Amino acid sequence: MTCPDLRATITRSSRANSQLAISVPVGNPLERMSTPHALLISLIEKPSSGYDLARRFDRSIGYFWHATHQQIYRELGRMAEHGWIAVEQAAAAASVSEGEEAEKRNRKKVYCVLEAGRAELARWVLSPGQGLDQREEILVKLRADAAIGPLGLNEEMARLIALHEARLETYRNIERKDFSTARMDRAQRLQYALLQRGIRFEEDWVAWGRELLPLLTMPAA
Amino acid sequence: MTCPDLRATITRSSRANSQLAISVPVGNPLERMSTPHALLISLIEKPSSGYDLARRFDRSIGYFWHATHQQIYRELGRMAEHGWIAVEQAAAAASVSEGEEAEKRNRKKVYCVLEAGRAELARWVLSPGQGLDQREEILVKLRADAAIGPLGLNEEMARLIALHEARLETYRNIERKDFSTARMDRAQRLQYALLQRGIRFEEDWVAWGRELLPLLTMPAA
DNA sequence: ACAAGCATGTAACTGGTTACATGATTAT
DNA sequence: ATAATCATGTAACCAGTTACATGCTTGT
Repeated sequence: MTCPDLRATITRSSRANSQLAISVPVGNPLERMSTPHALLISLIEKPSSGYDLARRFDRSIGYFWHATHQQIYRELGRMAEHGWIAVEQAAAAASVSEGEEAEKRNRKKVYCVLEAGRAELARWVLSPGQGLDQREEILVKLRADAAIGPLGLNEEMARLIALHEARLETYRNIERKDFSTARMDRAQRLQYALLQRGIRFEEDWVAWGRELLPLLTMPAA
Repeated sequence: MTCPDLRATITRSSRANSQLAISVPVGNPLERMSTPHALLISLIEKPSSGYDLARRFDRSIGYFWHATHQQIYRELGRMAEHGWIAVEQAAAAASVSEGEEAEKRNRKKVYCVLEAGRAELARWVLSPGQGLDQREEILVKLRADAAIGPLGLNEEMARLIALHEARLETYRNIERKDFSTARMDRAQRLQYALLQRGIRFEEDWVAWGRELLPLLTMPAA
């Protein structure tokens, strides 16, 4: 256990409980909101401050589940309320243990996942999720282009292709750096599978976009 | 033009304007909210009531941009306020033109896109959108499984594979029914491209899921 | 007469986004 | 000194979801 010890961790869960008592009524709610759980994972991998978490998040889970720093701070607060995580005010310098000048809140807070948090994560993982949602704006735009004549979507499409190409490059770099080794344990193989999902998706997207592009150029005036 | 004529269409846009006057400040806002535009497309294809629209939506644009009926009613109201669409109270029977009993609001309202609506749609189509967002819950769950040991995700994964297979079947049926013809105009070719995007995505998803499945079964107790 | 489905909505809440604010630390 | 960036938040708003409500029409 790398966590700090946990005196005074079970704080106010009163509000959360009273909410639950009201809002559970109908059967099988099919829960949404994965954001806190995504954060739990990141925090299990490495206990961090909100700021730190936000930065790491962008370059790992953030690739398939984005969250802004405000969302992160809000969720950290809630999770602490639920007793899923514990906070530790990290002293900037390890000294000055009982001086009065330490009174000024030295700001950095390090969050760490508690047993209850792990349990919640494990519970959520096995709960049935939605699948097939997949909101893609460009698809709506293409449909609009089909409905009200050629509007010149080629530029926007080219822009998106470039974005997806860049993303693909990022993924391939991660692959080269982290997954070239022959022997991998289960966790590594799973993470590699996630990466491969991303790679294949982007490859496919780019190929599809390139095929489509000629259809989108406006007839010369 | 299949639309009814449009006396009294430019109604209250005052609230919308005053909001805009406040909320535009910083440069290049990168707009979200495609839902109203998706609805515009559906309404251009066929003027309908809210209820009708909700049903059609589920089986066309809804495949890549979902919206509930409450969302639809709300957006219809807003779009009418903006003068993008016109409402026509459809009389159930075409008779009883000036009887007093027609006073009870015969409920069905048919919405129809106005010029301003088409213009807005065209404007939106060319505005730069986000691209790469792609929130998939199962990917977060897999990452959690990598972090806190084998939790038995195989069942959930199998469920999702089945969902994606069903969706793929749906797409293939549409392909067989609507896109078997040799000669296609531009609109048809575009819509076919959208469908192909869906097909390829689902094919790839299912193949990936099947590959992954063995990694997810828990070691026998 | 009653049920199923048509048709339109209101209210309350949750989650995500944007803008704004503030103070501390580190590098030039 | 001053700028960058670390670090944490508040406030307001917008979009999406869920639950509830109501009245009409059509079929059995």
